[in-house]
Amino acid sequence: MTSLKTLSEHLGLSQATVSRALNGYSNVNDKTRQRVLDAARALDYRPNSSARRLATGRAGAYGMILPSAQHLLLDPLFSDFMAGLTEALARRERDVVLGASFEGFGAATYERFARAGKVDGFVLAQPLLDDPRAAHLDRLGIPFVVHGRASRAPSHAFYDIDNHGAFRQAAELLVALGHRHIALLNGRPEAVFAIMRREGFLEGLGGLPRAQAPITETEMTEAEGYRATRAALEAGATALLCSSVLLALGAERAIRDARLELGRDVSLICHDDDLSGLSTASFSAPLTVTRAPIRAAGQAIAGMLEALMAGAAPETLQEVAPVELVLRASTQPPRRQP
Amino acid sequence: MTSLKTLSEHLGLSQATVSRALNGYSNVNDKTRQRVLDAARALDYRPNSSARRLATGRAGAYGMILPSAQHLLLDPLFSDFMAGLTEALARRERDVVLGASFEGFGAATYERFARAGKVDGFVLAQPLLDDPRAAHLDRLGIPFVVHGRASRAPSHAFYDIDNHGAFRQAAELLVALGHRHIALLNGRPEAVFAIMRREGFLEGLGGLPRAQAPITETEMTEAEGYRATRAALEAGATALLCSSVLLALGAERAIRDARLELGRDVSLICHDDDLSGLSTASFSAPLTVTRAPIRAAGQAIAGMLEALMAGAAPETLQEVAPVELVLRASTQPPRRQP
DNA sequence: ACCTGTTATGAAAGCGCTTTCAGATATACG
DNA sequence: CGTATATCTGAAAGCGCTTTCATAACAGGT
Repeated sequence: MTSLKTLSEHLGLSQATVSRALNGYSNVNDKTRQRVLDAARALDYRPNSSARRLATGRAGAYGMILPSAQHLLLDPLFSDFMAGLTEALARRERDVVLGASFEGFGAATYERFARAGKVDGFVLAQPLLDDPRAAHLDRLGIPFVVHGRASRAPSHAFYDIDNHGAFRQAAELLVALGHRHIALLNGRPEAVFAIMRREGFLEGLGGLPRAQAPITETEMTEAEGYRATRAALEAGATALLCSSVLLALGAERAIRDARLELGRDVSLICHDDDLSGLSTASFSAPLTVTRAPIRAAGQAIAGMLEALMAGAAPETLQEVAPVELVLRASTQPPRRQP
Repeated sequence: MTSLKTLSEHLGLSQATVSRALNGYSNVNDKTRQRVLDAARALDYRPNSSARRLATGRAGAYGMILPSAQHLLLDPLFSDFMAGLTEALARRERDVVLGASFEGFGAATYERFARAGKVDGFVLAQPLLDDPRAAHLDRLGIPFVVHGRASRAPSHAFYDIDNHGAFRQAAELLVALGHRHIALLNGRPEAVFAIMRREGFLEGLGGLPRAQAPITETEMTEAEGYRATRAALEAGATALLCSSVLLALGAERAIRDARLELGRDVSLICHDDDLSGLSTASFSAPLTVTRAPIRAAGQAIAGMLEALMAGAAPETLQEVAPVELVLRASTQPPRRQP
């Protein structure tokens, strides 16, 4: 293992100069720098990151804490989001470290990680309304950015998609097509995204009586999608709005079981995170979707973390990405009742 | 931030004694230790992990590198596996750090991480046959354990499930039921697990002509499952063996499209990793499965990593977990052709 | 020739811990 | 009572870097 000491002795320079040369400080002679760079490559020198962290006081890493409450993890989005984030941070030479919390929601875990200097900040995923973790981190002055948002008028940095607008538009479309009985298959009601979508949905419905707009808010699994759709169809729904592809998959199965045809008999709009394993192309009718690729989130959040570390104010780091409504064959005017 | 220095001054002890007391060394007076422990709690002392790492020369963390080749990530297993691993390591006060590789397969990335002292070892996921990453890590003497295995007779530490046995048994069951035209819907042929399953499948088939045992090896998505099943049914298959629930989902759709009934008309066995979002309960007939919960892998691998660090020989850390064949309604004798 | 300002380098302190080594105190033994 | 032994504690070195401060070298202006 070549250390800075070895390298500097090899070059006949002081450690200070070598360090400066390597870290791109300006006050180093160009020739010297080149010599240093060459030698570093030749000896395959890798600065020890613990030493550097200790000296700089920065971890050069961001944390993400997985809640132990299992149901919060049931998230097919997780791996795609993680991949996007990790890659974006890797480009900036930052690591992401994963932790697991045992004590309930794990606000304490966040504190432990930060205080131990393992990370410089966090990304908070799957926020609840007025999420205690966000409040806690805020109080401690630990930088973080939320994927989604932790309250209605957040003061923290966040990247979210326009869930409200997307579901409002989707509902409006269904209403415009003539549907008068529309079910929403949503995620768990604690999740902020679910709240936003529900509100957008209701707004898009206009004056439609609530009885004709049944809402279920559950885990977003195939099984729940099936169950909710069955109930909705029995109650007379002609259109469905699904918060995830998994729900839509279950919905399609229920539609089939009812001997109905997707699109012709029942309209369906689904939110599509553009996940790698679940394409909305794999339905019997091409699906109308509200679409927002989740990998984009990683990019954006990586940038915000870095900005935060550079001293940017959290309030200035807030992005609500638009959601595209993609019209396809799964949305059609309702059929006359036979 | 209370540091060791602060704490020791506060106690009127030397840093050495405080450090020893905190780290459970024997040669510290019980009373002293208690005093130290109490004070540490009171001042909410958190040892700086960079400093500790620098002093001990150990990172106290393990790495996992996400390949940039996107299709390798398309893995719904990823998040469940990750959750299991992270939790198991967290219990041992170890972190997991995620990296992303850009240069192809990323053997270089592993080296960078290890040499920079960011991690003490790795877990290698989704191994290919004779995986170059494993060879590289071996050559460098960097500890690692493979989730799956990287060759037929590995000398490295690994935790795998008995893919060969599982698919042999499943094929045998179908044959025993009387099926004579059985399709295998497998994962990509580079993956070791797919190879093992294919071989097990063929072995279980006994003398069945290969023409009656069509095999497709693709991404394990719903869409591919649909496509392969359609083709298989047209060719006359009466039974299917699927490497993942996602494939089975597609298979079921194709079966429906063909106006056939799962179980009665077409038998189906599926490998079930017990993923959080996709339950095999959500099929029109309860699915016969080969079952091996993926979360167990995290536990086992965490233990192996620690054993490796403690000096255990990799060859002694190899586990092939049994796979349970769960009989349910989706497997029945073939129907007479109408 | 002298001072000023720039540029390039080195010495050394320090980041917060662990660990070796030695010293102090207490206990046991002959 | 002296010496050997066990038990506990402290001083200090060191892990591998960064960064401050001082110094040296050199250019330019007067």
